Amino acid sequence: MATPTPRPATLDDVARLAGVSRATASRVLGGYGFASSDARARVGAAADHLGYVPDVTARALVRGAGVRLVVAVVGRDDTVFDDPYVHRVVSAASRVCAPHGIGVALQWLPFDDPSGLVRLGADRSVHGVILVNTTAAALAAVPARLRGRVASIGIGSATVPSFDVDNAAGAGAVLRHLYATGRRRIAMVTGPRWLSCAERSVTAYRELMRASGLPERLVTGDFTTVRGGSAAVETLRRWPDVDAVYAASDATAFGVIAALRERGVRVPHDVAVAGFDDLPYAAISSPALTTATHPVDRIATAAATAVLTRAPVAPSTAFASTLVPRESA
Amino acid sequence: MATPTPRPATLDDVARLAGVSRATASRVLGGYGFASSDARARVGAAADHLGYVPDVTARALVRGAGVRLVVAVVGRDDTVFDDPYVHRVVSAASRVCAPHGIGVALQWLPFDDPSGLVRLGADRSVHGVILVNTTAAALAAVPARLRGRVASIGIGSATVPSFDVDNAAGAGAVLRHLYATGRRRIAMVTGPRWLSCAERSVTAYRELMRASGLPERLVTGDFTTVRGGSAAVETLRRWPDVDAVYAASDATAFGVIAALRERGVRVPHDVAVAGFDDLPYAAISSPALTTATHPVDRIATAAATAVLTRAPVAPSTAFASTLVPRESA
DNA sequence: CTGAAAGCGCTAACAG
DNA sequence: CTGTTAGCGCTTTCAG
Repeated sequence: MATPTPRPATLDDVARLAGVSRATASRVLGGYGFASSDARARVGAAADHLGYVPDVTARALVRGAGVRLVVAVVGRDDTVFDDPYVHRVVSAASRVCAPHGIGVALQWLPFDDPSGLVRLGADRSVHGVILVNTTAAALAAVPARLRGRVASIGIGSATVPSFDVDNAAGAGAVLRHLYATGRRRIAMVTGPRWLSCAERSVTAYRELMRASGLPERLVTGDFTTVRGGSAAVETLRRWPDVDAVYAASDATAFGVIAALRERGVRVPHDVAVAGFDDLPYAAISSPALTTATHPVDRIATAAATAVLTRAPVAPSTAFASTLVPRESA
Repeated sequence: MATPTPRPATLDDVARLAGVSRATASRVLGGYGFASSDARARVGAAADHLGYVPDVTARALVRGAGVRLVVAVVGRDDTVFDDPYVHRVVSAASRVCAPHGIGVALQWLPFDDPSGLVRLGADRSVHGVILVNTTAAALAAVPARLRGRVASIGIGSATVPSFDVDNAAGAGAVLRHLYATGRRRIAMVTGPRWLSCAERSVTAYRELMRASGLPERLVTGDFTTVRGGSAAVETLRRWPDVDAVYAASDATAFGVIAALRERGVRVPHDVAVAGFDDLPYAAISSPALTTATHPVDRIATAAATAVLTRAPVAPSTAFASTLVPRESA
């Protein structure tokens, strides 16, 4: 029980009450080094009694550790703040950070100017950084000071470990499903072409088309619903006989479906549509969207944990994506 | 330009380079107090040259200010972490906090145990708190230490200023639209009944029904899509002649529509469905959802700003909600 | 107008 | 195993 102290208890208060020195109290509370079980018990009791909460601020100051985990999202504009995918990353990161008393900051890293990273390196309040939708340029701009405190959700580099969904396998699973259900004129609406990790699904598409002797039908998208709509129109114009559209994101797929329907094209009867991400809405949309899972929460949790603990991690960790067949394809 | 220093510049470095004392440098950089324009210029130049970034951690320590803005969401379980509404709050808060070097932490406050708030009060790393979906019980549990550093998105109290959408007006607009388009057997799927701010739309519903001489048809929901589905089934069973359903949230409305359609009920032909929130998906769903706007970003921005600046604010600030008529009603 | 000095709360050598 | 001693980087009286 926290006694309603006028001022939160400090380590000094705890030490005094326990009858030990501040250093000893620090040791037992911090969990390192030696302490007699007697001291341990007394300090624990005192802390409990006082409702002691360590001051992360002071701890960070002396350790030079920083107190914010920055989620830096590379993008063309600040719409990254509205991206549900980014939200899930922030949410997962927040959950991991909370017990450490560390806050999360969402930051947009302009696509063509990764200098923001340098500033993050010079900011002592930054505990670590999670890069989202990284480009090779951004990776190259990671300052040395940040080494070992950065993780990437997407592509990685020699110094930045990567945590990512197995895009290629997920795309492959969806495309094979399309093929297995008889589709032979399959178009793909891609993600932004500057995004390396998005390219992997394009490569998967290309390889499957080539292996099956089918023609490539690529339209560049940007993961948004709006672009999905216009991309569908473009697809219809360029290849009127199209019988399936594979969208690189669920949001895109929703746009594709809406545009198709507006033009009297039936989904999936005339054209099958599949996405990628398995957003919550995919299950309840009409028709329910066939897609592949994207374990963002697990990925983000792993990335945040890596940054927070600074434990050595593999240069690249892949998370499986599995097909979720529903009505749209 | 930031010279690639091995270690970020400190205030000491700046002062030394500018040829003044640390205190003076602190004053000009902090913007308070007096300083000769000469000193001002020299310190500014030195800071620029060194790429100096003040250490929020140290500043917070000496000022006892805290470095995290906690978004505390009251709820039955930790699914609050997946709520898109909460995400928008976090996102907006993050945007406001970033320039101050303050991080955001998302925290679930168990519905029946608001003691987490007490802990927040004892935690020096907490700069302030934004309460989301507050209950009177949670409001009452706000510790004195937090006074002036808390804002509520939802209902407020004598010590906690409230920032909220004008629920009643929004609900009224939707319901009047339903009435104006000829609906007379209007059911409502509510939010959780323990949530005071959700009750306001119920009150609006009741009043409009009474004023129009229509019967009340209330089903308790919980804002989720899943519950929307089961609530629709329940509605159909209890009042087979229903011709409109007003859902207290868009998510609920999506569930209602899906369940209705599964049972062969046409929307809006047989039953009109309207929601509340204007989620991005509402515009592209099929049928596009009639709803009322909910300026969450503006609300959250205002709340975060109030907590951050600690400037005096009105005890209650209402944000207008407007009808967005689309296809579903 | 400016500098010297005293901490904020905590950790980390370093001697006991 | 434990206490003493220095700071981490910054703000803020208090005297010049």
